[in-house]
Amino acid sequence: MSEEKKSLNFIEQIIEEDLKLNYKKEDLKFRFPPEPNGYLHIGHASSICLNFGLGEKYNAPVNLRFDDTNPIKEEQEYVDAIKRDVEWLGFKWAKECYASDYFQQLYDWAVELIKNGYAYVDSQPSAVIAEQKGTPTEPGKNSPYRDRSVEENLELFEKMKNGETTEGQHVLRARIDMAAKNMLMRDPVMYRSLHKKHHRTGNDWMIYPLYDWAHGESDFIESISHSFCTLEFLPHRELYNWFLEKVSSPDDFKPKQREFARRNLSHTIVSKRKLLQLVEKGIVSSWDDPRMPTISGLRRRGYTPASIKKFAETIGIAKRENVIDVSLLEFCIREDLNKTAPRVMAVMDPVKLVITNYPEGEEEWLTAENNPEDELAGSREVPFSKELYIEKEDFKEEANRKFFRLTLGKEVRLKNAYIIKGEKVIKDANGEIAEIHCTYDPKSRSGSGTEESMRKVKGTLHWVSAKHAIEAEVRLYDRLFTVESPDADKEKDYLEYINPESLKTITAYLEPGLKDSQPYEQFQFQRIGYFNVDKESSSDNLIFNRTVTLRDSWANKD
RNA sequence: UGGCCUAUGGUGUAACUGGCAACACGUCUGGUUUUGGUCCAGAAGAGUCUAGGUUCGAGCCCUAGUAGGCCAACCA
Repeated sequence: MSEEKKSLNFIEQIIEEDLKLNYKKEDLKFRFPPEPNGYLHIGHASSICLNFGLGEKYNAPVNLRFDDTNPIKEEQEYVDAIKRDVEWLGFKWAKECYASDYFQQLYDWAVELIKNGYAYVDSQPSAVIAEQKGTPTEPGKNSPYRDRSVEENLELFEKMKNGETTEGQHVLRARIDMAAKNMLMRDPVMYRSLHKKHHRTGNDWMIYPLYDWAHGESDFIESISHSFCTLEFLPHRELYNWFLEKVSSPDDFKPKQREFARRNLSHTIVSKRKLLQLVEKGIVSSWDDPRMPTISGLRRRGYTPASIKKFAETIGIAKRENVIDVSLLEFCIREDLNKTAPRVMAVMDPVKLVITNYPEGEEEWLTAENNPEDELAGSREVPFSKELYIEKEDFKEEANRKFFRLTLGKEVRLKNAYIIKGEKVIKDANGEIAEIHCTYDPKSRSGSGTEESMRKVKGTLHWVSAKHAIEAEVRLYDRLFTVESPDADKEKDYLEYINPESLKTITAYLEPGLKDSQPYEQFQFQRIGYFNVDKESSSDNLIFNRTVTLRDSWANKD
């Protein structure tokens, strides 16, 4: 059976159409063009998967290009982090490129534009230029410097480049049409003076190109066939094409820009500025705090590359506004981890359980399956003894018949161990439960094959042996925001919606085999959720992060 | 107020380009189960923003509205 043909998204349709009309397969080439001014987030992940995914689908090269034209905000730290994230996702770029590598070419082209009357140096303050720009409904006014001679323009531009003029004194502008309907065509600024050191070109340049003048030209230099960006750049397309036309010959192969809607995830934000604020205000600990929607945050939280790719593929790509529910992301990671994460037992909120008829001082090691979804995962031994810890919430003195857990007089199964029956409760002076006493059926040991062991009981509890358990710090992460779209309301600050319970740190008791688990190792704490070992964990100070809880069809029911 | 983009179950995408709206998540039932997980079976939930038009036939085409988004950084 051949698999059902998947429908193409509109981007793939554009490519298929081009291939049919006038593109050869070898012409196809894409790029992912981040600005190194922050960390990549889940929205970028979607774009990465789109571009690199197309590369894989069409066997076409994909460049990683840093759009580093603004030395005020960009840093090497971000370049390194971005490369790490893309690699971690499992993609390989054809070439590592930088817009700054093209500064000379861009400059040469700019000089040409000046010579052809397509660009001029304006010497007005930015406020005046903005004023003359007009509004969407009114045309702009020409700058008094618009008709400077080519010689004067060339001379001033040269001075700008050498830093012989002051910042803000002059800009280079394209000479298009101050009455254009598209505001971007009203003589846009191509270069500004910035006497600032660049993280790659140092002090070589005292002028820096702006986005519109750098991006399409970079695409052209790299012979990118399709340049995909988000919808807010749609009006830039006209300018993108205008610049391209000026620097190329009519029969040159030119890139085409096409736009898609950025992906929004519910219960979070993906604005770099706001993400930076969360870090700076100390609301989260760092860019890779497990609550952050950054790729590095997701990684630390326990998300896998496969889960993120699956997510990106599932949400698809289109042109309308969207808010994707985080539950879909959570589904993707559960689906992946269910198949791969070893099962272990850990008690988050312990209460002591004493098996009164179990021999004092005795212990035995019981066999436990590592992963019922994966036969090759094998098994391990866990220690059992007279005194155990179970979850407080797994016991109720009195319960209705929908409560499948431990209660007095009823039987439950201890996972991988014996069937027990609740006998009595010991309370402390405050009336809190100090110990639960129960009896066990010695013939009911899991896997022993006895008739008693085959008995059906309605509930199964996880546990750890009190004497053998090891302690670990467990960080219970939850959604960072309490509402679906924290930054949708313009009247309210998104910080008001921070979830005060996005992180709860507890001490949990784990089976001893977890002692030497290593950073980023992933487990399913049975009946609880998926957890991974934090990067700062060590065997003296174990730290686990909750990636996501197990799906719980009982919790929300009362 | 001008231009451009968008509009399909609660959410995200589809609908072989005009042929009786599908998939996934979520929700709800039931079954299996030594995880209230997984798995299996099933259900509810939109008649496609509105009004016209073209057509034998419209979610797809046309017109006009409506709603949301984008555009007036020397940011990207």
